Amino acid sequence: MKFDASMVHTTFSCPLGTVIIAATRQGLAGLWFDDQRHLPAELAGSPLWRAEPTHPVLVQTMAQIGEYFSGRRLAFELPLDLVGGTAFQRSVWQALLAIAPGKTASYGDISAGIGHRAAVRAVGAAVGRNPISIIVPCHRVLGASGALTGYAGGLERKKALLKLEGALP
Amino acid sequence: MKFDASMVHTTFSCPLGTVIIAATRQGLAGLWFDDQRHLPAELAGSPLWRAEPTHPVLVQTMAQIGEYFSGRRLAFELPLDLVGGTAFQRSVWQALLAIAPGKTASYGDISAGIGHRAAVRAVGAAVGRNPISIIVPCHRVLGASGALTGYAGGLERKKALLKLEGALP
DNA sequence: GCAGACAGGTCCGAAAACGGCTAGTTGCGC
DNA sequence: GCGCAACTAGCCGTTTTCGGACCTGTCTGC
Repeated sequence: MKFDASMVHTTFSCPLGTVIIAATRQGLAGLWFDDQRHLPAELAGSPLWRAEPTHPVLVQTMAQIGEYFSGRRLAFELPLDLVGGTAFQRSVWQALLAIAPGKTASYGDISAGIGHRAAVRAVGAAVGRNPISIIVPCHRVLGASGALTGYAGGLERKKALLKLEGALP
Repeated sequence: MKFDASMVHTTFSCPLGTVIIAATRQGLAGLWFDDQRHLPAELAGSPLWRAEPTHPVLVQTMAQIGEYFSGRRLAFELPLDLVGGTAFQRSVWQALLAIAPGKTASYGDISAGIGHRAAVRAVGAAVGRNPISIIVPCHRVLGASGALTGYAGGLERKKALLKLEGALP
């Protein structure tokens, strides 16, 4: 995703670190940890600069993330605006939304689900570019063997999220 | 430029080698290193022959060049007489005068500046024919990538001039 | 006259490199 | 035989890199 002037963003803290969220008029467009890979360059340099979070989507997002980490919420109810990326990437992100909390899927499951059975590795790359962490649950994708394999925000965070959701002991 | 009988010239030394300067009644018309490319043929063969430098422009030039190399001067204050060359070349040379000491520009910047956006290569050729080295700062033009690319007086001199002006470490 | 040669830069297509993979094979130790 | 770890070779969309082609005004050499 490319952050641009038509978006509003703000920053807040969660138990796993500092989070940056961005929204368009249509809905939530991005959620990143401030130290993760593939953070849009436009956001990387602006340390803690925050717009006043008046945009209703930003407010709702912060509230629901709070509930999520306190264990009072599993599923999110937010308008999303999955912009940017290629058609392929968007189809992957869309597929991620179908993985229920507490469940997991393998990269192969995803590639089969979108009709590109052999594009397993490309799926891996696309999952890594997911612009809305946590809410588009890229952390619920594991290797075929059950290994954690990778996470743009670091494997520790992936493990923590899965434990929180009960997918890991 | 074509050196002719209406001009006066003389020769002197500077830290980068022997320099030949020429002036018309209107002002300074040329400054070359004695071993550079495109030195006017009329001057090439005359080893160290020097007119008595009584022409005030020649005297001022020698003085200011001295101050320049000793670090006491960045900008020159001299009457210039940019004769010779085509209209295109003169417009390029004029554009060079706008590059401040310590700054640099790319060949593309120049071509865009004179309204011939596509004539980048022609600009390169024109810059190379600059008749008044150092004072018309053709050494402040670099490739788009920052590479030195070329200099009629040799890349070593170009580098030395840029260091002197603080544009290079 | 005409055909190159230049103190560059832009554009576009092809090719290679790069991953948050995986199924298959091999080589161990029991 | 069996289980497990380590290695291999394909897999495929995206990103990066690289190499030509072309552009332009002037000069040089035929």
